[in-house]
Amino acid sequence: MEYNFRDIEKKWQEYWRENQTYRVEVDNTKPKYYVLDMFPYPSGAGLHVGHPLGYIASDIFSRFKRLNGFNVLHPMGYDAYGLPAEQYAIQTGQHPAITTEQNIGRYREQLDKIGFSYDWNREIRTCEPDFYKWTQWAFIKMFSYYYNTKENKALPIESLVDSFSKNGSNGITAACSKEFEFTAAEWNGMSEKEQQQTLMNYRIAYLGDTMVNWCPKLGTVLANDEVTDGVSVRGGYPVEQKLMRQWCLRVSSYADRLLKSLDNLEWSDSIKETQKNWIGRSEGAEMQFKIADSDIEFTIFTTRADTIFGVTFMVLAPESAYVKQVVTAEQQAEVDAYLDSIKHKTERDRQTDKRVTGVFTGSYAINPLTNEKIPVWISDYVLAGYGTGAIMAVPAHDSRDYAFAKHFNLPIIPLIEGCDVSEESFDAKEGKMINSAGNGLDLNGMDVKQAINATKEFIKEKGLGRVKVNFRLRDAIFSRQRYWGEPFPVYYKEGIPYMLDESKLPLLLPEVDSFLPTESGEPPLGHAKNWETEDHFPLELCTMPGFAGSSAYYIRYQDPHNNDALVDQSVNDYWRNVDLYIGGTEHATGHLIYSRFWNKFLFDLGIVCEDEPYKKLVNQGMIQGRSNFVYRIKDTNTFVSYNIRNEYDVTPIHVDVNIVSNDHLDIEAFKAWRPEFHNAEFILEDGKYICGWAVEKMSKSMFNVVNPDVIVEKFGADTLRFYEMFLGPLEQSKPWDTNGIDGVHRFLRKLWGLFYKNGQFLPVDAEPTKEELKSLHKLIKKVTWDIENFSFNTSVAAFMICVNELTQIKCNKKSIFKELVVLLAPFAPHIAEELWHSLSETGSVCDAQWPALNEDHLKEDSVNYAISFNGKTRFNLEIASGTSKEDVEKIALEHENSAKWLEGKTPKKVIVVPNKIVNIVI
RNA sequence: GCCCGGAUGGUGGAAUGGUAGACACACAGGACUUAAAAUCCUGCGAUCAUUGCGAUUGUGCGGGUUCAAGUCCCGCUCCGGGUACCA
Repeated sequence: MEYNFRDIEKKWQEYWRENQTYRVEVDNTKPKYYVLDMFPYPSGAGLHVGHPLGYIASDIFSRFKRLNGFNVLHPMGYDAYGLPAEQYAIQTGQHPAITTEQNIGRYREQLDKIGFSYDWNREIRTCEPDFYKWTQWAFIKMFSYYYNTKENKALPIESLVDSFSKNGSNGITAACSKEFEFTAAEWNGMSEKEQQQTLMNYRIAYLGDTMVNWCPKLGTVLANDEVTDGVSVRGGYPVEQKLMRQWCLRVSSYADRLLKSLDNLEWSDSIKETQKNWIGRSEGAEMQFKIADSDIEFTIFTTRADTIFGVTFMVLAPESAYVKQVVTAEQQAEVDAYLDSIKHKTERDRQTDKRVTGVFTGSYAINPLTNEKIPVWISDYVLAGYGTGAIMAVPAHDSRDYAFAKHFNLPIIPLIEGCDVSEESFDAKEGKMINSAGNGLDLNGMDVKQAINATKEFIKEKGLGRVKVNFRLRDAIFSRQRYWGEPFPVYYKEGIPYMLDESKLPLLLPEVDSFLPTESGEPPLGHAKNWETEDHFPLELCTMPGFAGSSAYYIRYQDPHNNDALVDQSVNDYWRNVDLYIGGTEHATGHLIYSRFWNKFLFDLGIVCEDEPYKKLVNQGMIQGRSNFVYRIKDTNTFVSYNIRNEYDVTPIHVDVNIVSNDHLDIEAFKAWRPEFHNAEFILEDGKYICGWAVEKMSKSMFNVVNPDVIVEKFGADTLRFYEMFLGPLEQSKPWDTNGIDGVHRFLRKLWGLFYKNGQFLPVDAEPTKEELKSLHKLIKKVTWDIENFSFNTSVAAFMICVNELTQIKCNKKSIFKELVVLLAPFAPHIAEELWHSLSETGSVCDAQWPALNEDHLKEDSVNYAISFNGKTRFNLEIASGTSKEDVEKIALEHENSAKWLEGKTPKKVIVVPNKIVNIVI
């Protein structure tokens, strides 16, 4: 009986399906373990061989945990809303729901072939009403809550209203967009509209005027992480800045908590670091500066309060609200011209253009510590969105201020002893202060850190400013002018937004006859008929962004069919949060921040019992493509083989890797590949055409895409699973090279050969030998350690070694094989099931127990010591195991070979490393 | 610019500070076969030696710590990823 993987895999996949082998339910008698993959967006291209890498790793881990007695939740679903399906709809008119459905079908087919242990009863799709009902529900909650900065949690907006009606804005501690001051009487005197507008300032989901990344080509707003280098991630279209009224989520109110609880997570340092930088906490001070000869005062933020004596000018962001106030009549024209030039620059230009630009406002501010008049400038190197949009410039100690000062010939005052600012600024926070005394503050002689604190104390005391912590993290813009997304559960009454009643959810996505914006420039939902409430109030026309549906999906998997709640509380008490989350690093600043925010919000509401969604995160590396090239001699249709290409003037051309095997070109297939190669001629070496190769991104245009179905068809799913792990460390990027797969496939056939030979079933019931047990327990030890440490690639090697050993010693003991098969089951479940069945004839290997390690079996009779002289190994020595260090030393020194290396000298020192090495220092 | 990774044979990659190159691929030689495929065996960092044993050198570069460094420390070079006027 041959290893017929096709039949075996088909048989067991059917068996698992029919027996619902991987179905899980809450089971309080067993410990839970939740393993989650980042769910895919089902693109039209289907899966390539790189996509399942993480899924295979998580599947191995899930199966391992299951065999260790855990009740494992391992679900899968689809992030089904998104731009590509909508773009496709615009081009072809096909409804995105249809495209999405088709793509999901294709994904499922591909996934099924690989033998994953998902509980498909729990499948979710973000575009299904049953699912997005809860996305809309969460949005309503966010609208109905504000963030209390004192209690550090979200609280119902009613408690804020209550406080306003009793005490006005006095004493409230709420995260907000803008500080307002009003009395109770003023509040109670406000109209409904005014009150709603005021409350909007505090809601966690709020409508706000914000500068957004507007992509005219896509007709929508994009989040910062959906834009790179000034173009959209999807499609690569230019993006510009525009002020728009948009739904936003007050993610910034959670900045501190998002930062602090990072410490409790088992995430890689690099991704934690990325999130830390993204959140960007900086401690500093806000200070007020007066404009000379006027009542105008403005606030700046600085982390270097100590440099106040070196402030030689001030700078406002072009968009700053202060600009209007401070520009003098004489300067108005020049300022307008400057602002105009900025407006015509795209965000991209502003980012790439490092030239110094700016304009003088005509006004002067007073430095409160020197009483000097310093000019106020406008420049686009100051950002409106960070701090207060205004800075005090200290050219001596800030490189940007320095460049500005040099360009406009502004004075530079060094404040640190011995620093040289003739060529560049001195930005380091170290050294002794000089030139820093006046108006009651004397920093001279202090080091920088002391000076910062002293200045903060001083400005606090004198009422010049206050200590302030700033975050880089901005609120998330939550509106998209698109069709294929969750509709907002929002209607407008006299221009004021109100939430639908929860009982009206889900608010279904309406049908439209065009997926383009309306003629009046409204989003596609503007085409929908009867898009209004029963009382004929218009509904919101925007939809939610891609990250809406993926922010709380992990919770829904726990209780996917619950119609009354996002998740039942007792169910959530059991499954809690994700123990292991596997996915790519590209979500570090998007999904993984939003999801943490969303979860913390639900935690504040008592909906979920854990403050963090994903306990342990593993980031799988990218699988790159390995492209092949042929070399065409210029202006001919003749192709020259790789090693002799330099004798000609050639152009390398990508060739489909599927017609190249082991870098040998299949010439006939090449001729048939494309019409223009039909009459191609070849200059061969040794009768073969050898292709060149390079590692590149796996993509259609490089012709290096390898499809998992093709591999499964040719070698089987178990081989694919093993080989993906064998390629290299999970977290590392590595190229896919189909060539190496033979080795893994051969191993599985060899394993099969332990059980079947010439139609004979070999295993027998008999006591295993010591040698057999040793080989097995070496494997148990290695594989257990490897899986727990995500070092799957080295386990594959361990399996190969073990099978080789067992083959060599002609092992045929059922007891050994049974345990071997269980160890194998997480990696290669199909062949493991088949072999398990041949050994026991009952049940599934999934119900087996992970074998326990018996260290006794690993004990050696003797140990091979490497005997070194001055660190150099000279010979090896077998010494009985258990020999004491002293005796090992004695035996080593007395050995006949030692005399030769000692050359009659007495050793100075002897180091014995147990079971390993004896080093003799002469 | 800043932050984080990485650099080991022809290739992918192994190595709790302890015999570097596990395990595979590729390649070369051999066995079986009419032949091919499949399978099995042998060799495979470099240099020198070779009748066998071997010797020297070797983990991007330069230093250091140590009896012992791919691994730890200091200083570079190159490559990959992230991020960027964040005051």
